[in-house]
Amino acid sequence: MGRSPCCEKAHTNKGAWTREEDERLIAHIQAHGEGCWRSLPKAAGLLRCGKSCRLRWINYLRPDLKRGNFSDEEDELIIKLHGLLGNKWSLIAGRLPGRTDNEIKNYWNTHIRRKLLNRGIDPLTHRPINEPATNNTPVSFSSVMKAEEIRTGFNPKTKNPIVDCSEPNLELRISPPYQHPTQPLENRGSSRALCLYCSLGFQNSKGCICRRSGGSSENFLGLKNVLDYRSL
DNA sequence: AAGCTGCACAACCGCCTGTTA
DNA sequence: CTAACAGGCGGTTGTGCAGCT
Repeated sequence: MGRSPCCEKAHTNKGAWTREEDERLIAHIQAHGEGCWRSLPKAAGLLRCGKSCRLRWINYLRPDLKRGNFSDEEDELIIKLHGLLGNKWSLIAGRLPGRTDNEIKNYWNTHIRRKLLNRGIDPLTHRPINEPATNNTPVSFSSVMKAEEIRTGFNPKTKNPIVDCSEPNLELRISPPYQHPTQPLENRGSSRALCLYCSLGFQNSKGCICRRSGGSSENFLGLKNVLDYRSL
């Protein structure tokens, strides 16, 4: 049994949005809020597919969007997040306020890919292009896990459980948060950990919350919900 | 000036997932 | 439990524009 189409395609406009369509969509969302995209076009008087309205709003019309060039810090953050997450553009976008997954995906494909290639780095693996093929595997946290950690599911030194949030095509494993080497040993087993910015090497970033809140591993990379889900 | 090429980005398509009846 | 549905996501395509020949 096939799925029904998301909307009646025979009577919908396609292609670039007009100013009038934008204004209708904005006015409707301002009046009624987001949600129920399927019925929105009819309610707003638009001859558009609900999906198209959602995309237009999220990627272009939303008032909190930060338009304009990406900063160098944003560039580096995208590169580091891509190294960790792969093509999970929505997760990456979640770490860049005001940027959309579509915008980041386009920016990656047009700018950053070339930037990495110019640096001699493979944009897929984040490894040097001339590195031997045998080592040409995606970056994965599992690569730094010791055999005993993998076998027992616990870090033999800290006795902390190894939290595994890998997904079929993500190859991402999260081990207990990195502890500052200077931190007293007796404190290392606590929940205090580096924030995302420090984890990615932006210790001096204004976004760093380590010093403000003491940090927490609870929402590392914004994956708290994923971890909670996996632990069920 | 005309044609060609490459770039940037908006938009579409098809699939997947979570929710609901 | 299952099917239908709505929303979300990533890959891909289409289009406008600038630069070059």
